[in-house]
Amino acid sequence: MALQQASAMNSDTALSGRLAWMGRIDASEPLRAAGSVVHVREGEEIFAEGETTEAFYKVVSGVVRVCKFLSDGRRQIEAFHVAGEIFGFELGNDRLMSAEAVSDCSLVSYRKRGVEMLAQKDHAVGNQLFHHAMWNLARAQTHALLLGRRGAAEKVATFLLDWARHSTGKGVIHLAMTRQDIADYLGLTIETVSRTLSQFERDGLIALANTREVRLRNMEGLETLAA
Amino acid sequence: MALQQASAMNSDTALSGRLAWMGRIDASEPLRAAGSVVHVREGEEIFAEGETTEAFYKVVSGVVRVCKFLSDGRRQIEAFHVAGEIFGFELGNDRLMSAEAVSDCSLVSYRKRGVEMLAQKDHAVGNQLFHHAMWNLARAQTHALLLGRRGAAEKVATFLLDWARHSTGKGVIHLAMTRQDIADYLGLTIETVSRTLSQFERDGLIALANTREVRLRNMEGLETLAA
DNA sequence: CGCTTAATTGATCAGGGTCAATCGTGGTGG
DNA sequence: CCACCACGATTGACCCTGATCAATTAAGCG
Repeated sequence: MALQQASAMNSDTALSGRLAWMGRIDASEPLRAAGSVVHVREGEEIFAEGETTEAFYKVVSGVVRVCKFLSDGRRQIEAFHVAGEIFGFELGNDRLMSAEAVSDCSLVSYRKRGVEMLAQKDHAVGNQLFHHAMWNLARAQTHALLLGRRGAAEKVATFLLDWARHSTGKGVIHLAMTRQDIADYLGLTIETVSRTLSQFERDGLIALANTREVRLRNMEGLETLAA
Repeated sequence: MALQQASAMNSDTALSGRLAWMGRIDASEPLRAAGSVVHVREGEEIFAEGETTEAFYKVVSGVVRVCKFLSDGRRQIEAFHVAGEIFGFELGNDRLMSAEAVSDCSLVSYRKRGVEMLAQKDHAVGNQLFHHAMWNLARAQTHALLLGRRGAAEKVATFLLDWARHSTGKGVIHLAMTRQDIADYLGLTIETVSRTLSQFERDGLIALANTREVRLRNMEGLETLAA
């Protein structure tokens, strides 16, 4: 059953909680006892590499980046997390990654130990965590493909199309993150990201209102680039 | 309990099976009914992207590569799997990756549906799968860091050190895979891999007996490069 | 209204890709 | 048994993408 349920579940059950999503805690929510709401401001650290893993989180609103650093300061952003997603769950005691708020965020924090105990009684909790792990695994694998084998234009086009899915409406993307964040996510420099976006604009693929607002003018063209 | 066990487990419990490792199936093994031994020869396909996910596998002996292809034929190897590791488990119905035998392999194949049912009764099975997912997630994230932010020398040095851990003895690495495999794993070309290895040899970091046999001459030096 | 930080743009450089030739090795068949 | 062949690996010459260095512009914010 564990796996059956996991296969069948969409992303809005059990631990996920439509309720947590809305920022409330309800008595019928299996994790009501374990979760507490936290607010973090833009740029604030949520946890850091090397710390002890005491909690994990679910995004209620805002965007979170999870990343690793190299000794020389280079940074790789592993993923951006948006409303409804779980991040920061690790098996080991020590964190392998750090997390920061890209924008002001509301999170639900779950004490890892508490949830471990809860999971004994409610398998839906374990299932949700399993589902989360498999989902993030698939995402990390796709990300690796992007990083390893694609050129700058392909990377940026893919990023825009991915992010468009998270955005509210028809062809207007609100980027929560800076160019530096995008660069560190795509394994590029800030200059290359900027140049590529400018080129896309010249080519009529997109229009840049603000730095943070991208209008899709030719989605097909982008999809061709993203290949 | 689900999570507690998962945290505490090492990689040689439950579904893993010291027994399966040794190529036998024992009556006390929870998965004895679900698993069957398969042999695949070097270069043979185990499953392909797009197929229906009916089984997953555990490596008994040999090396397996799991990879994705781009439309133009470029390939990204997501991971090499060695004895004791599980691969090919996916939530969705359709496979996102393909798998091939790098060398002659013995595998244990588990019917996905069978294990799903078994997992209802034996939580150790679900725990092991969960552990596997989290382990592979951490690995994929490390891999993404390698691909996104490191130069050729750093990549190759990291690869050699990683692979040295899988190798039997003190400083002699047997590479199961071709240069092309290494290149596709590291997001490089075959030529760059070759040049980098030659350079390492000139620098006294390694010695290349065969194409497939690498002697570590200066592990510290490599570790410095891998940074 | 300056001050600070992010983004864009330009000029140059280098790491790694591409194309091409050669070498080495193992397998096959005469 | 050895010559030949096929394929992988190595090496070289050159090129191109994206990094680096540097200057300018734009945008928040006190």
